[in-house]
Amino acid sequence: MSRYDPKEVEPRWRARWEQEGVFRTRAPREAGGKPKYYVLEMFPYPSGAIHMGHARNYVMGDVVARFKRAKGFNVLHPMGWDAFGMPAENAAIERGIHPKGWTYDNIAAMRSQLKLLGLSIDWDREFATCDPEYYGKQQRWFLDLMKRGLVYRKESVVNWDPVDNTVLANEQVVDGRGWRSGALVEKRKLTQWFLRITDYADQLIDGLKTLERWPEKVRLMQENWIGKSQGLRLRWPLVEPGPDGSDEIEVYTTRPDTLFGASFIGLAPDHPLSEALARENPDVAAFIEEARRGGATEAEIETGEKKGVFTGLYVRHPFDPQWKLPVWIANFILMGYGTGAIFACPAHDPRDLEFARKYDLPVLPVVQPPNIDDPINIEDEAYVGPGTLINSRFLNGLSVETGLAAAIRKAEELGVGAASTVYRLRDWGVSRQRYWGCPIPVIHCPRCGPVPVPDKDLPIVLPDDVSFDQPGNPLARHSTWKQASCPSCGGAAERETDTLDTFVDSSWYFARFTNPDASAPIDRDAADYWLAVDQYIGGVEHAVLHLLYARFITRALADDGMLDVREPFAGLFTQGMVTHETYRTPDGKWVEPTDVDLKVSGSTRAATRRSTGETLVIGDIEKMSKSKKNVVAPEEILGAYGVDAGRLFVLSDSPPERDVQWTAGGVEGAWRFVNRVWAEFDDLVLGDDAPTDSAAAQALRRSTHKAIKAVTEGFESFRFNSAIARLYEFVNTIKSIDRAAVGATARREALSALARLISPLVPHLAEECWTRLGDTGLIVDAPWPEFDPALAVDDELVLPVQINGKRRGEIRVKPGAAEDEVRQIALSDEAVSRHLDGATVRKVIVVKDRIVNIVAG
RNA sequence: GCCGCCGUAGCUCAGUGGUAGAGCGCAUCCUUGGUAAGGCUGAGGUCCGCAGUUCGAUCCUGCGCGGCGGCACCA
Repeated sequence: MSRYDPKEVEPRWRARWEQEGVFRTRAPREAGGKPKYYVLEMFPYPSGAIHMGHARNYVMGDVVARFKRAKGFNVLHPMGWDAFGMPAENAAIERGIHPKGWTYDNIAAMRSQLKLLGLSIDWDREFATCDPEYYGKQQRWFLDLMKRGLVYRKESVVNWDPVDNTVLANEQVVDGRGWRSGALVEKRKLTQWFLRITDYADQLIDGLKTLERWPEKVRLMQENWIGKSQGLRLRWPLVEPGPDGSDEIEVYTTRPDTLFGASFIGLAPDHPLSEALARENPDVAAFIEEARRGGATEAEIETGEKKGVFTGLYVRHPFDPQWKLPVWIANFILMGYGTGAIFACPAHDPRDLEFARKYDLPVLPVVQPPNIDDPINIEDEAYVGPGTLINSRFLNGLSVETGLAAAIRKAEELGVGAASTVYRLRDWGVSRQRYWGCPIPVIHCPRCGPVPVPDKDLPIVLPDDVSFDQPGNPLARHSTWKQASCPSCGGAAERETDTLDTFVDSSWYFARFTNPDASAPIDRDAADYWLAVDQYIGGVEHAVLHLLYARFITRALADDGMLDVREPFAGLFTQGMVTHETYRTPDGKWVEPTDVDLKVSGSTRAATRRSTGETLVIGDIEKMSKSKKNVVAPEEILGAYGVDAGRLFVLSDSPPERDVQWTAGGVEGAWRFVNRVWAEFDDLVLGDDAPTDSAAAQALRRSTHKAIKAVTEGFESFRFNSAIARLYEFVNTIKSIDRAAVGATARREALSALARLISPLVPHLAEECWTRLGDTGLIVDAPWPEFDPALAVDDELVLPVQINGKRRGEIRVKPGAAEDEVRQIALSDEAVSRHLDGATVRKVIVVKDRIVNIVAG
């Protein structure tokens, strides 16, 4: 007997796997006809340390990879680093470390941490997005997309931090101030690079239908994000021309059926006509200025009151030139959606109603709700439901839907408008005024304009000699880097100093993994073989941006002939977070779990602080975060219980898509399981054989094959926790058998199956067990145990017998017993007849192999 | 406000139109030569509530209640 010592066992097997190169990916021709399987977890940002959330993510992927491998697939399971981005520059600013050194040091640290997890990754394919080899290839296809018109420059309004001299993303603006500098953020117009993702909007929606192995929730989120709506663009002639000379206002509406309920026209404060009016009307100028300040963030617009100002202008109704309506500027109208102008129908739109009541504008109902006899009366709630159109001239009597189509047809006949589709999705702004990113490979020539860098000059590599001692983009103030000659005319010119959004980097890495050494950005043969990714695994926080951008880039590259697939991820799984209870001192300071003693008595729990003896307040269960100090570092667990126990625990207590709560007790339970399994294999003596058709042997074989079935199904369907529950049961069965009666053959079958069933979860332990069974070779190369349905069948079943739906007894029958026979046995059962007590049996329902119900009375 | 998910043992969660389950925790006992432990046995349930469908509902349907997430002046 020896205690199981993960500190000795686990490194030994990892060394063996590495030495034999078992996780090296097999090229198609080496695969020997095996079907391919590509497992990928979202690659990490190299922050410097692996946390439990990473660990759970990568362990899930590893279970899938190892399981599929055992099932006979040729598996690709690579790893890399999403290595560009702001934290590296912040480290440079705060600590004077170069982003490059900081990033590669972090990668080295995290790589060795990941390797401790025993993952079946092909490390030969590793790359970081900040490798010039990688981003140089990215520049190549970026220029290809540019040639195809999918890349363009446009002036757009951005959040500008005047202290840091940089553009901020919306989420970096907190209460109208820059998250780092605290300076009031300005709206500034900048010329930026954009990718034409809106060209693919319809495809991206339609493609969602084909993604059957994606969570419904993610598909819905993407559909909402793209936000397709069908409506009408409609031109309203101005009675007097605007100050900019415009003679009409174009609005967008999805409710042309309510056109005869129109009350006024509304313009966004930043609509060109609004701005023109502001130049000559101080009231309008003041209002626009106020709206701009009050609406620095979209969050503020939400809570803000509806406000507006009358412009003095009037328009004519497109369906009735006699009908004049006032033009207002209103703070709730967005320039970025539709045409930046609306027609308001207060009776049937809550926003318009609030505005109309405030400024005493007409409210004319035009939809009569169904099943109501009294004429509709609008008080303080707009009616947005279905109904029949009224007060609407040629639309009267039509339903909302048919009226909608009729109004569009009429507008088109009159030549005043056209059916139009509008998306919430905007083109993807990819410019970042940052150093640590992929340089945009363009040269600005004063004579020729923006000119793509010729292929032979790629990659445009980031200069190393940059300084972070002043705010702004170090590339822009570098003494020599940006000087270039124009590829077109040869004259003096300047390089683009913006770099690409890091979401571009992560939009194609899965394709590069199929051959990371290819001279082209993507090796077409390798990509055709491996893509799409069969199983992609990552956090739901990427449900929209990353996953949508990757889908778009895949399609764009496919249209460029670089790829065959149009959807990169055939299967997607979004896993939950790792959480932990929080602890605070009475005066509210967070305390780390390692400094907490928990005492349980009955149903109450008390926490004390180990270092001081203070009584602590047990707080909520929250995502592990440094700020709440409820973090458990993977190394702590690995040191105490080994990798396998940790792997087992993060998958055992909760369905993988949900959060899992990290508890000391839970890990100890997993550790105990490891030991219970090991005890069965350690000093394994199988003893004398007994006939495999003995009752005891049959019973064990039945358990074995039921376990094979249940665990296999658990892994196939991502129910790792329930697979683990079945394994716990199976181990309990194995430990409770009478070894002499069962005999060596059946027991060996059970243990051999057990070792292989646990191998995706606890691979080190499984290898060690495999050795004790005396099997040759590694368990990672062993085939998955085969399920034999004949052996899983019970030889006798216990059927409950209900009388009027209440369980009153049970009978024993052979599986598949005939209905008549079962009825006889049930009716003659002593407990049943006692409960029937002479009542008339009206009906007997026999559900084969499940239950008998007697209706009596 | 709109959309989605969830509600089962003290905790974390499986599960099924037909006998309510697992792990942890808790209690009792055994072992003290697997001991930074191991084992036996056990208690514990309004399957969130109400109504409906059904021979039978934790499961299906509807209406509530509670929690979580996403989107949100998107015309």
